[in-house]
Amino acid sequence: MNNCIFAILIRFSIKKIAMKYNFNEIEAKWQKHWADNQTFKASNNSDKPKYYVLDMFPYPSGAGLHVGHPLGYIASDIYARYKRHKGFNVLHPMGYDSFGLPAEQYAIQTGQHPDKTTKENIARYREQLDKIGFSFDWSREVRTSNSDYYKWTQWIFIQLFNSWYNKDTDKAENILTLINKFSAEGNRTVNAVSDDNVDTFSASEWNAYSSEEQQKILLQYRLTYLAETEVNWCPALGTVLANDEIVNGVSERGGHPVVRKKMKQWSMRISAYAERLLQGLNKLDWPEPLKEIQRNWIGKSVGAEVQFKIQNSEFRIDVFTTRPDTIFGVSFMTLAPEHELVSKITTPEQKEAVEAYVEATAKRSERERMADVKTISGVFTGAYAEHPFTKKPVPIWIGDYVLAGYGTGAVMAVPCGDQRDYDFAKHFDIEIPNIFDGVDISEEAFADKEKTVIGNSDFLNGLGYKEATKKAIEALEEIGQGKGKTNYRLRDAVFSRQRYWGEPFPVYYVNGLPQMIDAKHLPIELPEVEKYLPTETGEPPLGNAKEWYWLEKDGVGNVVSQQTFENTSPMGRKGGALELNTMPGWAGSSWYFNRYMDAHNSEAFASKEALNYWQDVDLYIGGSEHATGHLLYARFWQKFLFDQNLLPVDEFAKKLINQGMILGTSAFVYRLQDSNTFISKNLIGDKNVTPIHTDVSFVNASNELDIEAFKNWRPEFKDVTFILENGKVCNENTPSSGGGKGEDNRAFIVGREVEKMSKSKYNVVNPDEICENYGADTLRMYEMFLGPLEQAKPWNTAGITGVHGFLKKLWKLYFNDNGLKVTNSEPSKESLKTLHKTIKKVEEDIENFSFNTSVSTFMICANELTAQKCTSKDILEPLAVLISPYAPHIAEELWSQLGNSNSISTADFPVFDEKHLVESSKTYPISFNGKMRFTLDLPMDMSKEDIEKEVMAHEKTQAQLEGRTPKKIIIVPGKIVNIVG
RNA sequence: GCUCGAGUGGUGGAAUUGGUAGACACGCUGGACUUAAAAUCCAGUGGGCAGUAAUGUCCGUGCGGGUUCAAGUCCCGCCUCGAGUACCA
Repeated sequence: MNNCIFAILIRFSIKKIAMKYNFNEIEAKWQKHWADNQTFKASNNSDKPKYYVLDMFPYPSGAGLHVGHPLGYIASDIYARYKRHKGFNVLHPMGYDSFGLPAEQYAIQTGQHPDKTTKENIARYREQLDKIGFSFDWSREVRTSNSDYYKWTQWIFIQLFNSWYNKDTDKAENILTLINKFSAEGNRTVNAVSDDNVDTFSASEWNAYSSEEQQKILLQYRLTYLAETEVNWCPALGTVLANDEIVNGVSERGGHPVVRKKMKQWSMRISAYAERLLQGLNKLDWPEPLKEIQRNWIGKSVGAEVQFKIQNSEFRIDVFTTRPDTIFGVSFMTLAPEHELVSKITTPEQKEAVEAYVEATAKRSERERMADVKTISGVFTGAYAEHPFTKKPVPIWIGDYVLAGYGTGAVMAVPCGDQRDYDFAKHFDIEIPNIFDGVDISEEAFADKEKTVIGNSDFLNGLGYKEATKKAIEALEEIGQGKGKTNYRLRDAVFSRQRYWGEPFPVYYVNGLPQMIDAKHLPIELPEVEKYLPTETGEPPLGNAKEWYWLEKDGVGNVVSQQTFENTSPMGRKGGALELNTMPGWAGSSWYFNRYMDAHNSEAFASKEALNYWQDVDLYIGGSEHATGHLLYARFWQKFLFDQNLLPVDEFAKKLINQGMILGTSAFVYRLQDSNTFISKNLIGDKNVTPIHTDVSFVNASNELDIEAFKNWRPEFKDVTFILENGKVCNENTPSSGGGKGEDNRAFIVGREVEKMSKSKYNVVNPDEICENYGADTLRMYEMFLGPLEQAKPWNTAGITGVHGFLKKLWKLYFNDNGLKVTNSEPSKESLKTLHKTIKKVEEDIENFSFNTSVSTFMICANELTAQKCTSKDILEPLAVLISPYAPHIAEELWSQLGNSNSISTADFPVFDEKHLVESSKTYPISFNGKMRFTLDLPMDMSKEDIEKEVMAHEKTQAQLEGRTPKKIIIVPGKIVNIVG
């Protein structure tokens, strides 16, 4: 356009622009104002009641924020702002879970330090977050990769190392109390959670042990311990993974294969807390499905441990069973192929077959074993156990349906009562004795506990499941071959990662034994390395560090090179090689919510005062994918720190809400088999095509592809041919022009599919563009308008104009072309009614986290006030407050234009007054046989009798009845009239 | 297989303790303004049948039953989809 005309146009409309809803200007202005004035800074000293609203902090990935991330943040922000209006001192912080694999993978590829890329990513995240207008208290920001933060992660690790779990007091205690017990009484009387095979010793034996021997024993009790364990090793990532980081036998990140491997690793004795983690769920206001996932993960089962003697052998087999009542139904036993007794008890005749089977099983990956559940396989060991009661021989088999990792890795097989045992017995033609009265087991096992009546079982005959179980356990205890036992599926969590970008352990080694560095020397900072890959000898990346030795002398501690360490005189020298592993991703996220309470404390992870004031999270919003990871580990650490009297509460989040995932709507173009030709979607028919993802930004709302943009996207698409919707061919000679309908449709149509939003699927939509085009307030309201918070939904901008239009309409309630049109006039009854029903509904909605319905309520309110031509300040000012949690920028602007100088966030929430909603009349629906036929306005206080008279006298009633006499007339005053007949 | 959750117009979704199904919005259709477009505003919009029309009437919340004066909502039995979990002894 000509510059001159443009200038004239600008001048001409300058006045109008001033009164227009200029969201970009308004939003930038208030975002700056909030930041400059630290409007949302929370104080740790306040007379107001506290309220802590927390979001799951993000991992700052290189892709930036997409529209799915802010969904939960917007909801929590609305709630936080609402609570401020309601007079609470609100803590609403944000930070970054900034250690993690992607930054490191990127570092490996590019050589850039993960710290650098992480900081860049955080800067981008912050910029994007700021544009959405969140009321975060940024003065409390935490980053798990900052040493002033991970200093305290290391500190907590040391506390765990220095603790053991006392089952008598049912809490974690300092390791010193255990040492005292050992030196006074040995370990026989100690009731602790420990490794499985701890040898017993007396006090004098303990006292005679060398320091090293004592250290080794203590490691079997510590809440974090170093042990040779079978771990999930992921060769592609070069690290071990925790159980929750593996999905369907492959790594959660990247989908790489995982194999079992024995390695010396740090582990967390989370199993000590299994029962408390389970019981704690009952008092939490968390989504039931999420609690159910945690319950399954903890996997409590009550039963008994039974010992079976092996004939002609010194060994015995311990099994765990939930059905000790069926013990007389045992006709064989099965060991996991990995069971340590397998090689010891196999008879020479069976040796070959057993070894072949064990080897074959070991070769199969976890994934194959899981995928192939149907096939029954196993081998007889040749050995026999002895039934504890009947003393009959029980053949011992091995089979891969028994898992080494659960229970004792061995089962007493009761084929009549367990389908897997039944199938195994049928397959190998093993006897299936029936020990149930009145049950046919010729086709399948009978596993119904409730209907069980035991028979054919000596002293258990005639008993039900409960009584028989009790009696069986008593009998086993009497003969010393078993006891009642509760088993948990929850395993101790591996805590070492063979990676660079994580918290270093505050640990060095002397003679292979781990030593904690004194807390006063923390943090132990990550060393610089030249390469982020494992060393040539297969050590983790920290093995590349030139200086990675701990040296302590004369009270001064330093990280030095091996050379410096060795050149230092051993006199009074402490230290040694530092731990080469780093901590896993969940270390930093297991306690960050406590750090926010006092984020800059250098004396403690948070002060007692701050912890006692804020206590716990009142509302936590985040995804359900963290059910078995973060949310379980964080509860574990919370309980541990609580046991240490370091925290006032043993659950960190009272209420939790899972926001549903926003899915992407991927776009596909279809390439004809073995060609360089793409065909428009509706022409595919039965042709053989390959769908290829295309970037959603090349596709419009009508699913038409921007062919030029697609061609320029990647070199291999430069010269491709398109067959358009009208069947015509489009290549470089005959370019397309798009558009048209029906036969004349010159567009190229893509296919759509809803998938997870991800960079690799080219379906990511960033919030920036929406903020730019419609404003943050529109984005906030639109994301809420999409549907219920907990529900997953595909992203689709189709309706965004509706929300944006609403905000313009709202603006017009306050402004016309000449400026502010709000007056001090007395509000009309209708307007008061509109306002107060809006207050009521919005308040209820926020309390119920039903944000989508509030948005509709605001739309109705604006529609009604517009129709009423309302200009009264008494209505419009409270309305601005009402909407400010949802659309804070426009609300601040309106508030300030109305003459207020403080921030709207300090305003009180409007108070609902019932009196404005009281109606003198009610529009009654008049139904006949339950079908509404017409409505009738009648006074609210009219009696049933009078209503009946009025309704019966109505001409439409007579028309409906056509002369019949009603059998019955139902009248619910204030609700409905129903005439039956 | 098991455990949860959900099925409502062309679309996203509303609907209090059972009480006017489809609020609100998108889309679509028609109209106003405009040289035109955008923006804005107004009207209509679940389906069928009858009527020029006002209107009337029947059918409608996954399917089949049931309870009730009245069912999207409660009960029983199925179907479909989604999520989680998967040899846990």
